[in-house]
Amino acid sequence: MYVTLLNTHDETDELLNIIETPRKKPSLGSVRFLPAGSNLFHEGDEAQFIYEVRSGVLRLTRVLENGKRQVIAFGYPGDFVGFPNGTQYHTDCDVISSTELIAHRRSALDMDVGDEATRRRLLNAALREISGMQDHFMMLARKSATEKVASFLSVLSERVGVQAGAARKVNLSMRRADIADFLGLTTETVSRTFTQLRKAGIIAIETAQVIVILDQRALSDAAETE
Amino acid sequence: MYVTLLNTHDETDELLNIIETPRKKPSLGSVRFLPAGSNLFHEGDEAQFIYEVRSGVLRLTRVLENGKRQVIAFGYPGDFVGFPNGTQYHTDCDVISSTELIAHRRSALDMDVGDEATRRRLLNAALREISGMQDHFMMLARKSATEKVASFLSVLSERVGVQAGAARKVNLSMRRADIADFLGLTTETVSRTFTQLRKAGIIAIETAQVIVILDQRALSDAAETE
DNA sequence: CGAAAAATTGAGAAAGGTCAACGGCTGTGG
DNA sequence: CCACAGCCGTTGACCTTTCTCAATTTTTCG
Repeated sequence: MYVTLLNTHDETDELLNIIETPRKKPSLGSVRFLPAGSNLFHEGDEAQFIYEVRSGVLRLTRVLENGKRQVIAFGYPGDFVGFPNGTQYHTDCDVISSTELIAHRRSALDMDVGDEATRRRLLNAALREISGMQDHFMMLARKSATEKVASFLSVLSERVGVQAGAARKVNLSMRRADIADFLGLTTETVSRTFTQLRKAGIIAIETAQVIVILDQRALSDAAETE
Repeated sequence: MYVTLLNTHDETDELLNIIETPRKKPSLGSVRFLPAGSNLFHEGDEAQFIYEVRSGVLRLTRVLENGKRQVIAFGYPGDFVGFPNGTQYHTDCDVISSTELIAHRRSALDMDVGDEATRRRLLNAALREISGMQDHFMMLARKSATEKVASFLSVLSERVGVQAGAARKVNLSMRRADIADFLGLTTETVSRTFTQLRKAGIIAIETAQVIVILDQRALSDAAETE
């Protein structure tokens, strides 16, 4: 399994969640709703909150001086976004599809104020993020275009795909350009690779955003060195 | 400034260090010495310690099923290595040049035991690592071979270079293959790029490991989009 | 000193990028 | 309700960069 998009929440989280909720002050930050296309924060903004995604999709990006853009990660339900560097955010964060978020105060992470369970959850999410980013390194540096796209679809299928008979349906939400900037490719190459996987009978393209994975096995084979 | 090799320690660290040392139990983990070529830990090992590099150079690597290797980071003095995912390390860590380390118990990070200052230092190091890895993404995905190598030398020059008249001397310690696996290139391309920078009069190659940076300005120009 | 490993260099091949054209879907305004 | 503008995605032709394979030189180390 490759391409950690962000932190896949694990059982520990669930457990802590259950334990946490019935306790005194839940100290769960406030809930927020944001529409597609809106911005959650910009690089350099004072990092007041760390957000936990409940629904929708977020996109974390950084921009190089020369204008080239890198999508650092996508934030899906269960992910945390907005870990600060010092007191500032170090990416932009935009809403790809309308989202429900829980805003945790940054201080919940680096102070002993607030409840211990939340602090642990945030810390573990940060550590998982480090691990996930390392997987992403392998992808960016050592995989071919086909392997990258297949890995991407494979992970997305597992995380947000819904079963549709023998196949699995995935709503990508984001555009080709976002996928390209995430995988370190061009939109043209992403598009060509989708076509190639379609012609191989591995996927079907229902709409540009909705991909049907016909042969999961073949897809994950293509994700590894082929 | 690009290519964070790992966490560049900032003033806050220094401050905390000073504050911390004279306090009751310093709770500084034990000091360890390891020779070049030795192994500190393997991927999957139980993560008992987080190490703080005092001297020498470490190399963090992961291996893909197909045998391809990715160097995740190099650990130079001031860096922290060994942040766990759950209870395990998620990379191999080898000693490139003999090193002095401080071993902090993992519990110093995720428990409230131990002193607060150490916990904060470790947490901040973890957050800086996330930020630094994001820079590395840009490098792997969006830079040409020349830009990668120039960025790499530029950062190394700042962090571990020593002034030598108008020039700056950098001891790389690691081999071309390590640099290649860090930058997502082949050893041949790294070698060719060194030659190209040498012929341009930007660097001199004293030995394969010792690089003299003759024109820092030209080097950092080459590191950005040229 | 000699063997083995590492680094360099060259020639050819392949992958992906660039530039350009085209098709299709969407939303808006007449 | 239709027409059209504009964005997005797809496809093609060509080009650049980097990889691959191979040969050679240099360094390291026993």
